[in-house]
Amino acid sequence: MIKNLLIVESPAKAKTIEGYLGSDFLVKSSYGHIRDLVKTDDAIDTENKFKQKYEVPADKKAVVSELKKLAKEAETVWLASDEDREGEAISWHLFETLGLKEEKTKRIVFHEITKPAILKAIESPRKIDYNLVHAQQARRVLDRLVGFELSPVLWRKVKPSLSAGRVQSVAVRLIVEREREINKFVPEASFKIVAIFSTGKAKESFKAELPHRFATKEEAEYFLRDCVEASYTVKSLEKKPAKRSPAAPFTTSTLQQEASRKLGYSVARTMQIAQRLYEAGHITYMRTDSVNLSDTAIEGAKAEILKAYGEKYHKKRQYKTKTTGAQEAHEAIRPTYFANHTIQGEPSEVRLYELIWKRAIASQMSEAEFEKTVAKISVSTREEELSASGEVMKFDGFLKVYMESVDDENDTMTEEDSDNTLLPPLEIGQLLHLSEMTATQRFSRPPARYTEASLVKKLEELGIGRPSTYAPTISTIQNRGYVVKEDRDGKPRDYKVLKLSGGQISEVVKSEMTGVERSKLFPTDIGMLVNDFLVEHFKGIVDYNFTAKVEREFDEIAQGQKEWTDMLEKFYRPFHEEVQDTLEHADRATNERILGIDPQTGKQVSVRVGRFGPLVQLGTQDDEEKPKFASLRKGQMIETITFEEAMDLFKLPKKVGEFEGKEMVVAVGRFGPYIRHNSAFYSLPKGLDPLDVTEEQAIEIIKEKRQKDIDKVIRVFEENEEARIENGRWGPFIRFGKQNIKIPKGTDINAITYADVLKWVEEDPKSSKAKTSTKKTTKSTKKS
DNA sequence: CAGTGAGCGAGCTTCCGCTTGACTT
Repeated sequence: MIKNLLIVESPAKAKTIEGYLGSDFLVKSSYGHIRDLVKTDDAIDTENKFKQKYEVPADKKAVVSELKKLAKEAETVWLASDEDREGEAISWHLFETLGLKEEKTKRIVFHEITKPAILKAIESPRKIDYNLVHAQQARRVLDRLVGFELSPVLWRKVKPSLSAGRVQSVAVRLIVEREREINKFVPEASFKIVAIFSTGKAKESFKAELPHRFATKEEAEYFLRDCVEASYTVKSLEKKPAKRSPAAPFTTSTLQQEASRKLGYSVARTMQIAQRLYEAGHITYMRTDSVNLSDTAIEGAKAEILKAYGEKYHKKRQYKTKTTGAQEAHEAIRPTYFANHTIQGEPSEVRLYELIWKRAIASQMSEAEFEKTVAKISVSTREEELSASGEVMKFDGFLKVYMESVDDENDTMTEEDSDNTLLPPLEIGQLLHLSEMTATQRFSRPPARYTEASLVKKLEELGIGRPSTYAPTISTIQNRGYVVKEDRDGKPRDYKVLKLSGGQISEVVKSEMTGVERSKLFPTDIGMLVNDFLVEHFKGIVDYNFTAKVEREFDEIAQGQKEWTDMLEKFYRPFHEEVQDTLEHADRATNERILGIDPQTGKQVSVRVGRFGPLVQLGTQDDEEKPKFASLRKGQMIETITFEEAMDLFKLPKKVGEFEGKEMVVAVGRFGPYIRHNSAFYSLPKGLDPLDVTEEQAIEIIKEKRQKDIDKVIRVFEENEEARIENGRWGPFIRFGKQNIKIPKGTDINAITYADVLKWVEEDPKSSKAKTSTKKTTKSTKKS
């Protein structure tokens, strides 16, 4: 017989709390929500006050039956899920599903997992807040209605298996619109003037810049000409102190951003590592929108700062969450024990922990102090003044442990930062000697493409999505094929540099790379197509302010100022009508573009999205002859492909010549361009255009591949030619016919016998499952 | 691994948020 059963959401939390409470308490976890709407279309009765039909999903059955049994035995059940909308709903679902009685059920909340906080919470229990529950139901029902009514419209009008939703569709829209901004961006060139001066003393040289740029090369050149005979004087000197403050401790979103910038982790990876740190007790909960630190944390950080750095490095700070719609059920992400500067674990865990530790510690440290010096330098022959600035750190403060990064909005710039450098001692009126002056052509840059993390940041700013859904949302839009995360090679671009040196002006043309991208999010043709369709027919749903608008209403429901079913009625009636109307009247969406007429055949050339993706088509269905089709290449898009590029696609597959009496054909497949020869495939090296491949090059590629295949074979077994040891990407492995088998760790490669191979083949898990898995794949290919 | 692109139309797909494993690559 248990006296008290206390239920929280997370098992790690349960374990901690159990230690704080006496033996009268049994602490268990619900593992999040225990019920959800049924998956079928009858989940919500829209004609009857949006009555919901819930079920316990299969993977939650065990938890629920255990909790049910324990609840029956307990004298009192304490529902201690989080204090936000979702947490209140979890308590309500537990109450309903476990069949709890009101008189023996108590609802409590706490904001930090400490003994006093929990004891205090137990002293002041309350009842389930039904206003908050209703707000959650409104949220849940709205999301289901939007998702499950919009998605089928896409199946009918675009392609099966697609999806749309309040959060994901806006995420895609952001990426599509950013791509279009980039596409239409025209870089503007200007000339930037940089001068290097010396004071006359050895080694005392520094850099100065003209604050504005010249629009044309001629203007820049005039300026340099005027400077040939000019003298330069320090006109003014200004020194002013500057301060920099530390950033707030991490939330889910800022952790994802910093881990992406500093460690290069994807948002999913960051969350997986953080989860392990949390479960090991190293950090507080990792899904939070709060920057708040508990009193114990603030004390803990203080103690550590005093011990490690001394009193002048400490400054107590309380942070306020500014994010709209933040629910603040948890603390900021911080180390559980500030005394642990690092931990034992995998390298990725250590690195993420140290990042979290530094950020949290820095947030309780003093400002860094600088002295900034700005010198204005007059040019005797011109009105304009050059400006030189230097910065000296007077006190490092929080920078001793942590420096926040900013998103790299860069494109081509490799300029050194003129700040953070020292100026030599200067005096007003001092004459300077010009060593060199350059006018460098620079180009304005288009808006930056989103990374996973910068997209999360943007979504958070718009109040769209929650800490627990950022990573899954990013995955969803990639899995649906709306967005791809890719690297792109840049293109070289020339720029001019004029240089004044030794009284002479010279001009050189240099080259830089532009448009290089690493791990950026690009929309696909399908992503653009679906977005355009949704924007055209469901403007209200994909509006950037839609979530903010309904969130305000959810808040009103939570405050008891609004009836939740009224809110849903007002939303759903017109929405459902739009859905019906679109199903009935909208055309099938293909984003077709007519590119022109092929002068040779007189047939129409068009691009559109087809059953297997984007394609270019020569001719129409009305023509006598069947139209010709070709798939677009990677990196080509319906929106931007030109007539010439489209026509090139029809030139493949193409014969390139003969080798060993068999013909060689170059073509482009799912995995890029290849050569087919004697029914074998040879991939083309990166950067080689399939249209340019010559017979000699093709033969060379085939020979190279054959040699590589020979080189990678370490051993062929005498007993069976099909059994061999080969060198693979991850070291040696056994190839047995078409099957690849791992070599057990620590095996001496030279000592492997054919009997060993047969034994491992037998043990290989794929051997037994081979039949079922091949069945599955053939089935799925038929489907698609 | 590397073709495809008409229509017939069974039966399937799909949302967001709260939590962890149990799986395979």
